Amino acid sequence: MTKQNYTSEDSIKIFKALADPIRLEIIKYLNQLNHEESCGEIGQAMDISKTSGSYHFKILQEAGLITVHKIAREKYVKLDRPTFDYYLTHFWQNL
Amino acid sequence: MTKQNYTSEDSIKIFKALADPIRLEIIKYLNQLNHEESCGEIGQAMDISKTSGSYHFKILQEAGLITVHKIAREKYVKLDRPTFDYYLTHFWQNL
DNA sequence: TAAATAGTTCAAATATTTTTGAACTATTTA
DNA sequence: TAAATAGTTCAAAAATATTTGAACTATTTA
Repeated sequence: MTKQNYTSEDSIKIFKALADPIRLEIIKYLNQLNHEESCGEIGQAMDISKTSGSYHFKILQEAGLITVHKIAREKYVKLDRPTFDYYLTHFWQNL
Repeated sequence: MTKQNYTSEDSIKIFKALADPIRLEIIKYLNQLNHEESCGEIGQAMDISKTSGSYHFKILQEAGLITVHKIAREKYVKLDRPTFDYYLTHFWQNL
């Protein structure tokens, strides 16, 4: 279930998460995908180090923009579409 | 006329502009206003220095989130609602 | 014309974000 | 069990963003 009633702090966390070229690339990449993909695969597609990937995925997750699903030693990641949908339709209410 | 076809760089500029507590306060303040107000008045309402105001208004304007209208020595500012409307309805296309 | 007001610009100081590489944990494969 | 793989954590370095105050321009008011 998607979170309702965001605070301004939540909003800022979301905007900060979106306000970086690597993270926006990740978002765009995940958007045109319709399955889960591992952090490693995505990191390779973005051509970033695994440390950098780890950092950026954490920020995206903490903003609620992706969901993460660990299987054994791999972490699979996909867009949290309900967050985007909710946020885009309740933008002014949530600021 | 509102800009169509944003690049990823434009998007990042917009997200960065929104990703700051003072600027988000300004946006919220302007949103519940329906007339133009001067930078000075807004700055006072936000309790920030005029230098800081000048800096933040510039970032908001360069992101296309506000429009500015100079009368004599004062600058009047209001939300650029078409930008918000367009962006919120074309979010995925514009990333 | 002098003083006051609205806002800008600049450079320095401060704060925050991002990158980097090495060392680490947990899991899988040989 | 040893080696390899996926990802995390940490602290230092580098890059960016924000704040500050002083000096500035342009306009208005006394």
